[in-house]
Amino acid sequence: MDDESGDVAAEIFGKPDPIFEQKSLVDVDHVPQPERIVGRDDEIRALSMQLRSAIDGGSPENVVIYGETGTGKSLVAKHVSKVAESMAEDVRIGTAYIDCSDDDTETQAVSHIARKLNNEDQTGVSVPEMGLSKSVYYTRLYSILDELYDVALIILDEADMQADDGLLMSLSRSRETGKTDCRVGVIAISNKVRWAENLNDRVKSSLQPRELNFHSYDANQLRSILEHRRDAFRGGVLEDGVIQLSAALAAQDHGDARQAIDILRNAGMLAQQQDSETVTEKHVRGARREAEKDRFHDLIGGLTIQKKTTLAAVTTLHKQTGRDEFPTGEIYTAYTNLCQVIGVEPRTERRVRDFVRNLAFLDVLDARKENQGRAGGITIYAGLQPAHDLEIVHEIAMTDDRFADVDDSETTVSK
DNA sequence: CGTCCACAGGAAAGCGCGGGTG
DNA sequence: CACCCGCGCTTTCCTGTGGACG
Repeated sequence: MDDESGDVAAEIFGKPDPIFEQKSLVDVDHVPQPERIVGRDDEIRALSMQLRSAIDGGSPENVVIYGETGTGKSLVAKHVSKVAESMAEDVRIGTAYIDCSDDDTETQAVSHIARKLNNEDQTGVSVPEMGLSKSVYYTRLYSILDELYDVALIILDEADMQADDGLLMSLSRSRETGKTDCRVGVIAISNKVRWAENLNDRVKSSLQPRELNFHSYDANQLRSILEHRRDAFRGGVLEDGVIQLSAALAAQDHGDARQAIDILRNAGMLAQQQDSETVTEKHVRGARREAEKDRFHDLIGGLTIQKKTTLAAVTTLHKQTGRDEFPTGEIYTAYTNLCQVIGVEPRTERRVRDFVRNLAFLDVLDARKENQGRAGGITIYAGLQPAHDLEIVHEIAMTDDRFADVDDSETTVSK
């Protein structure tokens, strides 16, 4: 049997991929060629206008871009800044892209930006990943800017994930406070419309951002986005209507291009697994669920075990009681029970309240405050956002080795 | 209509980490 | 090398909140 399986493996590796011709075209992180950016001409034009003066050595405007996920915000920002960088002739333009959901504290973000812009051979400045104080990172960043660049474009993706506004404050005021001669332009990207409005007034006055709203893609635009990636597949493999259906399903949900591409890719992989020669509409429908899983995996897969356990507590309560929201007290008992089962030291109730708020901020949970009056006090009721599939979220929340042995029907979670 | 309950969430202090510095 | 420092996470403590109860 052993040698047989060796043959099977060799057989699969040796055969050309029957479905995909150039799979990277439908990879999540694939950055399309400029001519393949579809339906965002207005947005590209608008952003370019704001950054126009940069290539003459003037000050670029600060920009806040907001719009739903998968509407091409990061894509357009990266594209335009890259073009600006290459078009500038007498001006040294540096661009740094950071994802604030990875670097969610000010220090991490500054350190990352400094490292992106640095060239140690030229500056002689070293930027360690951690261990320095915030102010030292800023000092080093400013000397790098002075040394190497006339203009710096700093793209802060998921800018709302930054814990506070310190980073925006410092960057936007760096020139007026004389920290650097480099002209710093900030492009802050957020998928929360409220975030831009809630930016505190101090930040707003020094940032004075131009606001750019990216609207969702409609089904036609999604369709042409997918058409542009048809080459990922071998000729004739996609049945008629597959692209149209993928686009339609994604448009129904959020008008999210990433989701549309995910659906198409997963449909291909599904067809592959089933040894099918073509990708059918049936594969597409099956892929939608997988795409949804991927989305949640990105969203919550990287959370700490504590936050995952909190979420798992909520989903387990959902499954066992059938109700759709729960007071924090109930969530906390469920959480501590779950902690016990998986052998994790439970945090205090105060801390778990923070976890719940955090999950609500990520749009995974809905949270609602209610005053129960004399005997009840104020309580937060939290439940899964109705748009989300309970089974999927539950499954992803429990993706950690420590949950491996947990059988949710047997784990008593409520009193 | 004032009281009062019980939880929300801000403030501050403690702790461990992983670097830098002399 | 020993020592120090700031950060991020957590706990502890405590004030604020607002509708039901009497």
